[in-house]
Amino acid sequence: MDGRRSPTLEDVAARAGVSRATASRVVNGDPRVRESAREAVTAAIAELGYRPNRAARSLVVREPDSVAVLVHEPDERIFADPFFGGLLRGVGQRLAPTGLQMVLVMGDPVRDGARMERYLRGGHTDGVIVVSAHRGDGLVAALTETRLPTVFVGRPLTGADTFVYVDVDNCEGGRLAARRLVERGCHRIGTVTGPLDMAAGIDRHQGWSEELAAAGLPTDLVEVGDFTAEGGARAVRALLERAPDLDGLFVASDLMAAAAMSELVAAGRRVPEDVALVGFDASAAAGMTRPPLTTVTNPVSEMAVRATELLLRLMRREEAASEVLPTRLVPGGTA
Amino acid sequence: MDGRRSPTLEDVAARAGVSRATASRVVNGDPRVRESAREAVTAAIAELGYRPNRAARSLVVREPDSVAVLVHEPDERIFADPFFGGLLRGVGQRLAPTGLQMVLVMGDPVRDGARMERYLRGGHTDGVIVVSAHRGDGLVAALTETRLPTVFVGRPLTGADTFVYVDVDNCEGGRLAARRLVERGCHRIGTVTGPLDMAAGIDRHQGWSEELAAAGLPTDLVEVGDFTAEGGARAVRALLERAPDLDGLFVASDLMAAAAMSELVAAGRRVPEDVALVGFDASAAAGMTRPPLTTVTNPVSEMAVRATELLLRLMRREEAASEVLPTRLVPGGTA
DNA sequence: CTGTTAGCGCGTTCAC
DNA sequence: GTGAACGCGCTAACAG
Repeated sequence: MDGRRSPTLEDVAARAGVSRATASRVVNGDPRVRESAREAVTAAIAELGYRPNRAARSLVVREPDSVAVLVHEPDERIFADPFFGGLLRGVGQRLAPTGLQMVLVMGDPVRDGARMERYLRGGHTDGVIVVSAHRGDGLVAALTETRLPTVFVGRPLTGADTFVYVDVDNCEGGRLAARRLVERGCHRIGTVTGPLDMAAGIDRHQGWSEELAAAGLPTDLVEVGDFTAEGGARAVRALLERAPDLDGLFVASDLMAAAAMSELVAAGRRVPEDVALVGFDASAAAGMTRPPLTTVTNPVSEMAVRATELLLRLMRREEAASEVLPTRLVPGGTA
Repeated sequence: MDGRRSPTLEDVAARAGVSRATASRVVNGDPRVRESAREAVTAAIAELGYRPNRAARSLVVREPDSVAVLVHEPDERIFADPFFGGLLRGVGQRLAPTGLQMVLVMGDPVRDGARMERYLRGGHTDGVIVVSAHRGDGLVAALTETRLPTVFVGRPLTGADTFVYVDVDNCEGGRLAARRLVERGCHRIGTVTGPLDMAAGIDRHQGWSEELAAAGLPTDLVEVGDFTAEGGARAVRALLERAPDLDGLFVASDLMAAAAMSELVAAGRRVPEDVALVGFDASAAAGMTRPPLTTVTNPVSEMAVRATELLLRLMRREEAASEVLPTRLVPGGTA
């Protein structure tokens, strides 16, 4: 015991005058140990400042101990969106009672792809939850090779049939938004989409498109956004330029929708009198505008909980099927 | 090698017809190994799907491998705030080149305190970054006992002299906000504070208070908020009831300030004509209101980067001193 | 109840 | 260049 080295169970046992096995029992709460011995060991632990070595332990007990949450972060501003907060909350909540650790692996797939892949292949983790994967993401292929239990939050564009995922019914959400605008009597309806290399972007647009087509309305007023406020504002400006008579607008996220609303007002349009507006996410941002946004629910935390549940099943080698959660319209003051 | 069990280095060696030592050298990129042997081992690794066992490895090499980010989550809605996103981004960014893992430990200190403490004492981690600790937090004491390298983001109320921390100059921020309102000619100035069991809440209020006192104005118009939109709205209602002649308001976070603005408008006040408003954080929420909020910067990601830097120093047993980052006023349309 | 013993998977001398 | 042997800290049988 040379002072530098952090104390081991052996040191504790020696100090308490018992064997290493007994000390181990005390540490692990095994009841079959005499009270006096327990006290001696407890005291020794305190005096020595002993901390069990997790590596040594897991080497022998061989239990899964961590789940990686893989977040692709192509845009610095993505964190302005409360999406990730809700997601992490959901995962953390479901993981808490299991004792599994949540390891956050973030990075730009291009810049940090190598590091992230190395991590995944390194066997540091027992399961993976992938968030907001984009099309053509090399990491997805790497993930397949590792054969690690994996669940996606948000339908992956490549391999939706081979991977398990949890998603909200984005298509239906787009339809609900469009229907609201149609029923309100709008006939020049535009949309600001999310990125079109993500299912959330594609599906919300598709639902909107289907519903308008069904109502016999044109579906050409489309601008691509990127789920950031700046992107939303830019898209709205483009839309107004293309169609000054715009009277209805579906924006694929509340963050963009709030920015869009500011932009509309700045352009002299009243919301909802001149332009009716529907967002997506039912996030805090929806309540912060005046009037509050009409929006579509996106149960992020719930998705995260479900995804984690499915992952735990996969880790136990049980069956797990993808899930699509329902969504609904939340009436606000903008449509 | 019974198929169930995941393959070990031993298996790889056997399959490649070499000793375990040689296999190990290949895995770790040791140059002194014949090309033919290297190829055989590489092939065996691929065929067997071998993944090194991290526990066994770290048992031998004894290098730090993870940093815990401890987030107290007393309120479910706390994640609506982009604060945590920015924070995690900063930590992740600084940690990326080091290869250290970021382990997210979240929970309500009351409900999950035992689990969180067990985790910290469990020696699973090599350093800790504590976020938004509240006063009387039992975890802080537990942390002291573990003697784990620890850095706080946000000055801890207990033990600011014993712990290393990084914070923004909240006091100065409060002063800047108050000064803006005073210079604008407001004379009935109120504030909605953050929680008063956190330094951010206390210090921003104190700065506001000092500046008003210096200007000879009363400092009694104070309502305590909780950094949530609902809390902000509630506080403003209370303030308006107490002082219908309110003409200036400092709200200690943009999220609350945006809600406050809605509430002011709903109460028939024009912002800034009737009531001038200053927020805090310079977050995305500030740009979403109309007009955009005048606010005070809160360099969250930068704080996180600095905190991680200091933690890395502590982990190398180097000196590290607390840092307080400057802040400044961002003019908007509300004050 | 307690101590003894045998590995867990891997990196690392130290011989060859 | 390569292999045999040791030990990292701990838990789990098995004796006592």
